[in-house]
Amino acid sequence: MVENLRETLLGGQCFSWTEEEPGLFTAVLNEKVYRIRSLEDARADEYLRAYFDLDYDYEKAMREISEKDEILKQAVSKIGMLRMLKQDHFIATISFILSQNNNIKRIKGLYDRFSRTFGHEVEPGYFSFPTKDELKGVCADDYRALGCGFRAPFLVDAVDKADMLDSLEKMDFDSAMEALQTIKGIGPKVASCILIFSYQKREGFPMDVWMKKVMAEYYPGKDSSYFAPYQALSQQYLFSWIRSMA
DNA sequence: CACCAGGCCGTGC
DNA sequence: GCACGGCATGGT
Repeated sequence: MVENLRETLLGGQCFSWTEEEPGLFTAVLNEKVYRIRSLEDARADEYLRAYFDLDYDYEKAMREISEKDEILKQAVSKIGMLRMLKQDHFIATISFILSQNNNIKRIKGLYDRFSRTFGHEVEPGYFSFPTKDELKGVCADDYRALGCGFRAPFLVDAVDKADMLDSLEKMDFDSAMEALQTIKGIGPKVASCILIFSYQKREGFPMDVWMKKVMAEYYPGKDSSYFAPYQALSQQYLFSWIRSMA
């Protein structure tokens, strides 16, 4: 099946990548500038191998998701191979707090301003997203000045509590959901995005405004358990699919 | 002018 | 427990 790197990188599960020219994706991660055109460029790099979840059997998952029903079959066939990225915990947490009641383009803009304003330059013109230490001492008004709006105090709280993030790795899904939601501005949707796209907890099923439409129209009366054991990947297919029709 | 975007918080019942 | 209004910002 055709790898859909563009949808994986630009489709809303992360906000780090820019398509600098057609087919060339660039991001600052792991203290370097990565420039890739395909996953072949990622295989040699240890960080990217984990980041792109290369050890997971996506062919098998896609096959089984397609067999679930006709809608999913259509979605998988149209979208191609989607991966679930394993992002840095802190970056994902801040990113998805920024995502609430927001759109992907504007989230990306905020992410870039975070990097330029609070992060550090790893190559001329290329800035890393700030670490939690770089955001210690940043106040709500500083975040508002970037355009974060009502999310500003949530970001302060997240930085305060960021030390707990690594400990979620070994928690089960429900405990990790609960722990994340002690941070202001993190509810069930944002928490499940963080757990999927940074912790690879594949039972997450984020319900944003797009998914509410999908569920109401195509899966009335059903919930995430219908998609087990591929809740997260099925959700991502339905999300990309419904957005591709808009 | 309205309404929307990978929602959540605070309040009221 | 659930329903509802409010919320910063920028785009359509």
